[in-house]
Amino acid sequence: MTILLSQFHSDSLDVTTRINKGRQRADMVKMKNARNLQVTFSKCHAGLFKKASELCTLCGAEIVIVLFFPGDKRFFSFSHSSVNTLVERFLGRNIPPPNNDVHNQQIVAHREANIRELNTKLMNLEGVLQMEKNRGESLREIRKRANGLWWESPMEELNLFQLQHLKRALEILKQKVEKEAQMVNNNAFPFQTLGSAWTPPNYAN
Amino acid sequence: MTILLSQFHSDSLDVTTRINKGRQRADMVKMKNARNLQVTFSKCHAGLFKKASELCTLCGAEIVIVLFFPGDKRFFSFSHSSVNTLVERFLGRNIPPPNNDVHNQQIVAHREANIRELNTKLMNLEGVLQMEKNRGESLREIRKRANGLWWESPMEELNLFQLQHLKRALEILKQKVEKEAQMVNNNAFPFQTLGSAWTPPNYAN
DNA sequence: GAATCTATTTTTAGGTA
DNA sequence: ATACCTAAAAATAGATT
Repeated sequence: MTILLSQFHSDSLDVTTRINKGRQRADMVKMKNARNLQVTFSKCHAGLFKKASELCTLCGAEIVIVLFFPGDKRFFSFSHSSVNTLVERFLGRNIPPPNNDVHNQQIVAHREANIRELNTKLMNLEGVLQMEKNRGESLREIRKRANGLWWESPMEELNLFQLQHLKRALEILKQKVEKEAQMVNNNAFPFQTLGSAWTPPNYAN
Repeated sequence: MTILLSQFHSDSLDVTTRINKGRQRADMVKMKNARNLQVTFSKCHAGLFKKASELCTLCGAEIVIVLFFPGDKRFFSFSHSSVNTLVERFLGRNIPPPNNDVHNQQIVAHREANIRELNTKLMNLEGVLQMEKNRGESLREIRKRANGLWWESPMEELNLFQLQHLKRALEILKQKVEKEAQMVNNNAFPFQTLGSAWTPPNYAN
């Protein structure tokens, strides 16, 4: 059964929200039980981060997500641009302060074919990386330190743990990306995906 | 066609990442074109926030998302706990500083049937609110003010704009929630959903 | 731009091992 | 708790309006 939604501002938007019941059986009132709540959280959490990852690579968006699950008091974080920053730093680049606006300004005039294709490939790679991160990302220590004011702790800090788990994967990623990136060497690279840790040396903007 | 992914740490996780091709036609190399990028972003952005919303209400998670789309330089934000805070403040409650840990501690010992059902209903309401927010959420001004250091600006600030667009919807939501909430009046309310702006007066913890 | 439609893919709840 | 399975539901790319 699908739960429909009353729409209460009919002037513009037809909002219908459904809840995914997946493979639904007999009694539909049952819903998730206590045991499944954990599982549900894990699944949804992975799904959310994956969606975020897609949004990053497909559209070049930059996303920061901080997620707290009261069930077992765990923190998770997802951050595209900070990871990006860390990656570049990890690769020994001298990155400008992240607030300068050089990034992605050309997205409006992006070239379609090969760059998009490359981006798709990079997205796959990032998918792996994201999973890698998700697995070892429990941020209890962060929480202890930040002590409640976790959302005010700088994102760099939040991602230090990610870096650990990224490092091994990056060894492989770097090579792959460098190879792929040759394809768009002549064009400035329009997306700051995770994969774009490698950037053409002299084509800044 | 589905793009499969090379898995490069076979020790534990079977990672397969796919890209949703939706209704796919003839040439599959085409991918999204420039015109569709905007559309894609809008759709994915809505999807992401919806997923986040689900995670909030189904599992009681607290989520903060900040999203920047370089294409048109717009910011979006999703924040469960801050919105919550704002809602409670909006309803005239004296809320404790958000870092105290009273929230959701009982989720481990949550009661199943009616509370879950209520939560489902509240989630639908929140779906509307989320849409409501998404529509008017362009945060250009925030960005101007925060001037690059946007992720260090407090979340309260990021959600001031949300509040504007929430306000009208809240008039209706409040009534609905108050009515629904009678059902669980005897139990402490385990989730801090957006709907839980109304809370039983004396059953704190 | 934004909404609707639809074929297809992706996600997922619950079961199971 | 983690991985797989599967039916059902949700998301979505592209086209259309």
